[in-house]
Amino acid sequence: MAESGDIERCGFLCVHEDTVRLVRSQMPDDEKLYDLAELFKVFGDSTRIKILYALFEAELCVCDIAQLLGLTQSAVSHQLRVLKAGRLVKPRKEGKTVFYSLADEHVRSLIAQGMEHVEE
Amino acid sequence: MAESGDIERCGFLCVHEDTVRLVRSQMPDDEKLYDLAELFKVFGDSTRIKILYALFEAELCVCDIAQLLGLTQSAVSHQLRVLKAGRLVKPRKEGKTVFYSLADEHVRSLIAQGMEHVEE
DNA sequence: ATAACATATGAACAATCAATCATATGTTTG
DNA sequence: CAAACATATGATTGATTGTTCATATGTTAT
Repeated sequence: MAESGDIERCGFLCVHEDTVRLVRSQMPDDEKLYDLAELFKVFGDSTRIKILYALFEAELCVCDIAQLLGLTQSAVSHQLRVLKAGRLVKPRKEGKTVFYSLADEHVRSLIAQGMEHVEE
Repeated sequence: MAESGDIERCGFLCVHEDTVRLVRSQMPDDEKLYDLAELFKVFGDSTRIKILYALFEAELCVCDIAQLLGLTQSAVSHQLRVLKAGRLVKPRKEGKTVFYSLADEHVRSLIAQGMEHVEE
């Protein structure tokens, strides 16, 4: 079985060509889709979601977040770096401490909308 | 160095206690936050985002998606499984073929909102 | 300048995950 | 029933990633 013969298996015989062509013409650039996936990837981690949710209520420094969530200062700092790179949080330096807050309203509404889906 | 002595390092001396207490009282359950992160994790992959975006325009069968995106039938099927588990797509069986479509409007608006953030 | 503190960064390791290959399930047609 | 087809699933593997530990950078106070 599965031997001799020019068996060209599953060459997509069932494809609905018109629909595929239509959809293909409407798809955004690959680059944009990649960026979009990267954005959601940043939200896709419990620790980062917790950090973002914490910043819903107030501006917090790294130590605050670490204590609040029971994490290492290092772990928090690493994740804040990811969040900052994704433009989801922004830092405000005051002496030796750095306060973080949500970057804009997109973040808040994206999370809120996600929560709706989860809660239903 | 870093030896002898009861050096209790970085015990969060800088914590802003009141703020931390306030924020803690407003945080959702851990379980909810975990689910939320899981939801975003599903969006956080190029292939899955592409599948979802394709379904923006039309209901598609597995083969359609595979050809459209240049992927294996198997790869698509595996990802559809993940999307289905996250209740982001729903199947409709018609003979041997299975058509997939977006599960609800939440999905559409979440992606649209994410795209806004990416495009700015 | 030195000490103490707050944050950031680099390397390493364990865990997670998406694609592949092989194969199984289920449906239609001859 | 057997063959062809559409989809689903299980195991494996290479790559990605979050945490930890150690250390570096930068700031304030003595």
